[in-house]
Amino acid sequence: MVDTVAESRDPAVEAALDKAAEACAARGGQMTELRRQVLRLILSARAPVGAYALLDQLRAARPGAAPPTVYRALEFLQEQGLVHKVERLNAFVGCAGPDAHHHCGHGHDHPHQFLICGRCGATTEVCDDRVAHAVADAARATGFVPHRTTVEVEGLCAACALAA
Amino acid sequence: MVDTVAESRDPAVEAALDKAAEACAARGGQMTELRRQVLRLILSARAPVGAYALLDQLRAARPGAAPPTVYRALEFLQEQGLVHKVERLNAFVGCAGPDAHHHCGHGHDHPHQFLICGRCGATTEVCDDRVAHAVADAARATGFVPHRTTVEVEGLCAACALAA
DNA sequence: TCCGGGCTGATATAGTGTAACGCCCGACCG
DNA sequence: CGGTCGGGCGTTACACTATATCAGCCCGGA
Ligand SMILES: [Zn+2]
Ligand SMILES: [Zn+2]
Ligand SMILES: [Zn+2]
Ligand SMILES: [Zn+2]
Repeated sequence: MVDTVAESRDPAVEAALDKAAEACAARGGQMTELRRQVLRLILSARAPVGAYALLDQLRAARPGAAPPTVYRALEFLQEQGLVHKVERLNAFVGCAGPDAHHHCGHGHDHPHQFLICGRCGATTEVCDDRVAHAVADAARATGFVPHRTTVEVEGLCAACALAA
Repeated sequence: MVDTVAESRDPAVEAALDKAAEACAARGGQMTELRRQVLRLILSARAPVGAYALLDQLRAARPGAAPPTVYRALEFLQEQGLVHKVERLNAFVGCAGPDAHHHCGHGHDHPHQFLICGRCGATTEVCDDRVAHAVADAARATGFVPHRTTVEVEGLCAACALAA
């Protein structure tokens, strides 16, 4: 048995990584090993992950890793639309879009909203066009030219709402 | 001449402070001198202010001021709905609501959105019910129970959009 | 008087994010 | 082949944001 270290790599995650590599190569982006590792950590997590939590995990594979290591990878992944930052949590999640709502007609810089459960920490990405339009319209009504929009709702997820 | 230090207090700000003191007294809140000073600094600023910028200014009046000093005041002011935090900037602004959109029918815990100019830094608070409803509806459609909502749009303000 | 709670002072520490420099390596070109 | 140019990364150092904790003070109520 050669593989002494139980990496336990989720095949679904690996597939998503390959797909992501393709997608960003098509845009001139370069999915390096480091970026792949960081994205793997994010996709493997069940909840938004802080940059320093990623750093800790990353050091298992890269002992010399430092804050800029992970922040640079995160910056790239965000530009590629593979990862979003949850501002209220100072944490990062993989984009649920590529499989879930690319069919909405949005590209890799798609509008999105987060539903953050304050009890269990579950964070769900949704892509509601009514919300996106309402926000853009409200902004433009004042002469403002919107570029990027953050919408984050804190509350109770369906499961926790029932339990409460 | 007794007043050797030129405080240059904006009378409009002072009026707002008095009004704020009333409003939060009516809710059982206590507008102390410290909290009043912090709120004055925020209301006197033209753009969102970071906690440590507030701290620096506050030290002019309170040499012993430390981070908890300003964070505790900010927590109180946020609870009272007098101040909002702009998540994308990690900074704080006075609520534009008490004069501007209390007539919308919202209380001191009103929904609001920020329009943040990436060029000049101007940050405008708006209160659009269509946005608030769209977000709440999108959340509830998934069984989520919304509690607090953050909506922040980064882009170009009307003036900067013309200049560009 | 004694107690309790709210507010503040003060110190220490935790958590988040960037600046700046330099090296490596592969692409491109004369 | 030598040169150079840019992207990606390692490394160090630092800046900025936020919280935990304990102690003192004041004031109102039992
Ligand atoms: Zn997404
Ligand atoms: Zn939950
Ligand atoms: Zn407001
Ligand atoms: Zn502007």
